[in-house]
Amino acid sequence: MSRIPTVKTADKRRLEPKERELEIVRGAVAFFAEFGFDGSTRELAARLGITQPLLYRYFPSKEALLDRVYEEVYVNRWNKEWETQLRDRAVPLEDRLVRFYRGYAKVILNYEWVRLFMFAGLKGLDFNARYLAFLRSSAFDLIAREIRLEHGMPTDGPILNEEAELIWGLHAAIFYLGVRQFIYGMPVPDDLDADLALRVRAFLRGMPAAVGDLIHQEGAGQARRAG
Amino acid sequence: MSRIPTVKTADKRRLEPKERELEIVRGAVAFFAEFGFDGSTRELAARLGITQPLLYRYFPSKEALLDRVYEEVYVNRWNKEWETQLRDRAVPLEDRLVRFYRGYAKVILNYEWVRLFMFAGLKGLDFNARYLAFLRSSAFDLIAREIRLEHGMPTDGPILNEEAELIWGLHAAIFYLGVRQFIYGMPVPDDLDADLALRVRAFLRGMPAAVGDLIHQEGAGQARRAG
DNA sequence: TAATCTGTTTATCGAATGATAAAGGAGGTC
DNA sequence: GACCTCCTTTATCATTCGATAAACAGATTA
Repeated sequence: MSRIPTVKTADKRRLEPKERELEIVRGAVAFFAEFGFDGSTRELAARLGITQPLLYRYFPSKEALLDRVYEEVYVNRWNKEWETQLRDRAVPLEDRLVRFYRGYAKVILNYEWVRLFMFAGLKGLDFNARYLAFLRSSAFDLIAREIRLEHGMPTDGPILNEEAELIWGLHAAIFYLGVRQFIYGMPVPDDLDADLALRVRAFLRGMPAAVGDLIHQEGAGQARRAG
Repeated sequence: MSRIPTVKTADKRRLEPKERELEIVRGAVAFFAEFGFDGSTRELAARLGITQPLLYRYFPSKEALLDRVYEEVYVNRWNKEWETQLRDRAVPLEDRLVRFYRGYAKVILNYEWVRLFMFAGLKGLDFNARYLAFLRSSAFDLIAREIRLEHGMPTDGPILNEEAELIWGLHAAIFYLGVRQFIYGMPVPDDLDADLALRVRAFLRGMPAAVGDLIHQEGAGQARRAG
């Protein structure tokens, strides 16, 4: 019987605890991203080439392992420099936005990030809402103000819901690339950088114009008021 | 012990088969939309106020019930008139698009549609890809051609990937309203009609301009070519 | 080489799962 | 009112789940 390595690093057993733990976490990320939280610990262990009870030597429960999986995929992924770059008015706004979304897309548009995010939402965890509240306060408001500045509008007042919603729209369109690819199994544009540049350009052409229309019709004919 | 009705129509047992079947399907739609396909038949039965084996009197297996759930939520939901309306050039294009997306949003932006759609994708069913291929061939191409006409461009050639992608973007932004609301549990604009009008307006301001830039720079400086 | 430590496996438990068989019971028919 | 039809329940099975306890085995130390 020739040896059939179940894991890339072959069949060396008795690893250092830290090494084994890392291998489990890496495997768990890939495994739960594929099957969701209902994937069984036995099948995960089989994929790792270890026995199921060994998982419980390293994690007290399945839930503890899942917590670690989320930490691995989502914690410390936000690049603080993105905010600095978005504010750098020496660079044209369009270039700033393209650069930001290229960096951001590189972080979120992958199999594990997209699928685990959706699994978390469907399970009812508050993780998604908390993450997106952070995203909105960190990036959306900032982007809205830079766009206002670009169009000679006052930047101090609170951001309108409409402004935020259209930025949501750009974000959604980009994230949906990941949904299409990693959840629906559909093809996406092969040149992501060019695609992002196109989306940012269309956004910058349309969003300020639509918001401008909104403001000018305010008080006039069909006024809209938030409930 | 006062009677505690588990279902709206109270505790009348021994229903007509057709009536019971419909009650099961309705309950299954709500149940599996909430818990996914791994929701247990016992809990579903408990919600319906019946016993679990009774489900197997009406459906040979859990999978058969799930098939019926999908039929209930997704089949015959497409309105053929939408295509006719999109083509009606007596109406301004913006109005046509707003009208279409208002009707379409009414169909898809609900708890069951959004969540079951995502559960299906995560499970690896080809349902999502097939549905969206239909959507693209039914609506996206049509919309792209109407936009071309509006801007005095030839409508006969094949739709560019870039045109389709920006329409994907509008679609994604609208669908993402459902994701935010029914999967992430976040608030969405209270006035959906106004929100859709805003998104369509921003889209129509930005998309043709971005595509136009693309075409004019074609052959010139940074030509892009699909792999 | 014997003893010890500890990473790993084997064996197993109680609960929950989809599914089946048989008994019960409500409502109509003669 | 006895009988029959068939909708519904009770009882149960084999499997799979997360989790635990005990045995095993490789490596280090004396």
